[in-house]
Amino acid sequence: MLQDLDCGKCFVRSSTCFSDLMPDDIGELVEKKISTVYKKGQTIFYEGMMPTGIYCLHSGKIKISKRGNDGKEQIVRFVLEGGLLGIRSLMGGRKYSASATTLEESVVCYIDQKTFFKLTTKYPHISQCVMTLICALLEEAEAKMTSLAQKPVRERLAEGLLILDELFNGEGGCKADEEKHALSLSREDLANLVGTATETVIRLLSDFKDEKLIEIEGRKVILLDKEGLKKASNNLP
Amino acid sequence: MLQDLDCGKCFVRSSTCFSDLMPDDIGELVEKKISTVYKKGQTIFYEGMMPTGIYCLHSGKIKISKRGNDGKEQIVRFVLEGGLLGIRSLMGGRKYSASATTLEESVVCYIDQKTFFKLTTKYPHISQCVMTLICALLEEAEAKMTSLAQKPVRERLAEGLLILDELFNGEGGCKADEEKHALSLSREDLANLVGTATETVIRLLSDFKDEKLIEIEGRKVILLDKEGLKKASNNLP
DNA sequence: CTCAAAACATGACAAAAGTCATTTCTTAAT
DNA sequence: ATTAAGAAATGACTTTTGTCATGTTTTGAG
Repeated sequence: MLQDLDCGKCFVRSSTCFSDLMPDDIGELVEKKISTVYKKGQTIFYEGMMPTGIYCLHSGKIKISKRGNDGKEQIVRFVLEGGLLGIRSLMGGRKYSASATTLEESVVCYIDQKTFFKLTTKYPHISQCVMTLICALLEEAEAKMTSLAQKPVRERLAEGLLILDELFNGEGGCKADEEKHALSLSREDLANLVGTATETVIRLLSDFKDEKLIEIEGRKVILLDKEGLKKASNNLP
Repeated sequence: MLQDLDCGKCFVRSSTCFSDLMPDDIGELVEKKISTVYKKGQTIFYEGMMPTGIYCLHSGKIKISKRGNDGKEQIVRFVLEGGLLGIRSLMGGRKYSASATTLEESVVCYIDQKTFFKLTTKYPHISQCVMTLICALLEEAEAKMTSLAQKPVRERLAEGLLILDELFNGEGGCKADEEKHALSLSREDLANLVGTATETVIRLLSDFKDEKLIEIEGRKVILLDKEGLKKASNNLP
């Protein structure tokens, strides 16, 4: 648990739904929020639990995943720095329908629901912002449904690689150039994202390598030819 | 276009987000809303258009569908009596990402965004209600993603039949007993819902018939053994 | 009632993807 | 640096699903 995170100076906060709060409310947030460091692979909440507040990702990367009826994991989406966790369940008044697990060491701030709802009542723009977020998630989910239903695995994998790259190396989380463009999800996670077997991912990745679309360095994947991948993903423009 | 629908007496309204309005506001709604009858198969809005308001389904059934990159249709969800259409796009301030098409003759009331937002501003419970609706849609979408990614077609089809039955014959739209339990989606729509080829649906339906899980009467499908279908769908409890 | 269009059905085959077994490579802990 | 555990890679094989071709039934327009 961290004591010293000051929301007033938190530059992550300023890019979230919690921008534009009055000093007093920031003060309350500092006092009420509970910040925790999670190591890689730790789970913040589990599918089936009842939410008691929301989590705001201060740093790190998180995967949101469900278990299918046979216990197989399905990655539903990722959350990056500044993202909210568990907001859908809290706003819908329902149990978590997915779990949240860190992909690397992450700092997460917990805000209890009372504090959160006090803020949404006082600042309508927070509700508005959350609504926009959730609408975007729904749009993405429907697009992903369509991909899963219609595209062959090869296309979905190409698409997945591009999305991951955009997400992890795009605007937001720019790292040093060496680390850039190297995806460090395991083949298994990749399979659980794209909806296929691990072996199939491995085979397709080596196809992509043969076609000079990617490079494989140990267990990292480096995108060489994004245009080519886009073609392989069958996403036209 | 219909002139004579009185929202004050509309018992569909009372089961939607628009319950508990003051008489004046209902008056404005009556005046502003535009009610239209759509015949079976007509499209209310198309993917890619910008929303200018929302639609409320007074009667009938509607499918919401997207087109994948190869132009193939994917049914994303259904809307029944009392449901709202286009709310996700309007609230998210984005183009429609799917089209809405009637499955049978339907009466739809259009409410322009100005009128709608006036109401949401005045009645916070409407925003709250819409938020809950969208959260539920997201939860369902994520569950469907998982199904599509992990289940074989047979299981998805069994699941789809049960969901359709619940939706069309459950609580909401109870018809006369003869019509009950007869689904009247085309095999093609069924395929586009479940994410497979039409021929595969046809083959699996005749398997289900052989196993006495369903009965096929012309192009209608009648569920005989819902427990058996549940088993076939691999949804345990 | 007739007939053509659309929907449904079936077979044969090909392609895609999954499974299982085994080997090789990485990584992290000692 | 060593080594054991976990990932990744590969091959052989089976199952699932899609595609194409063709025939049959249903339905609604005239």
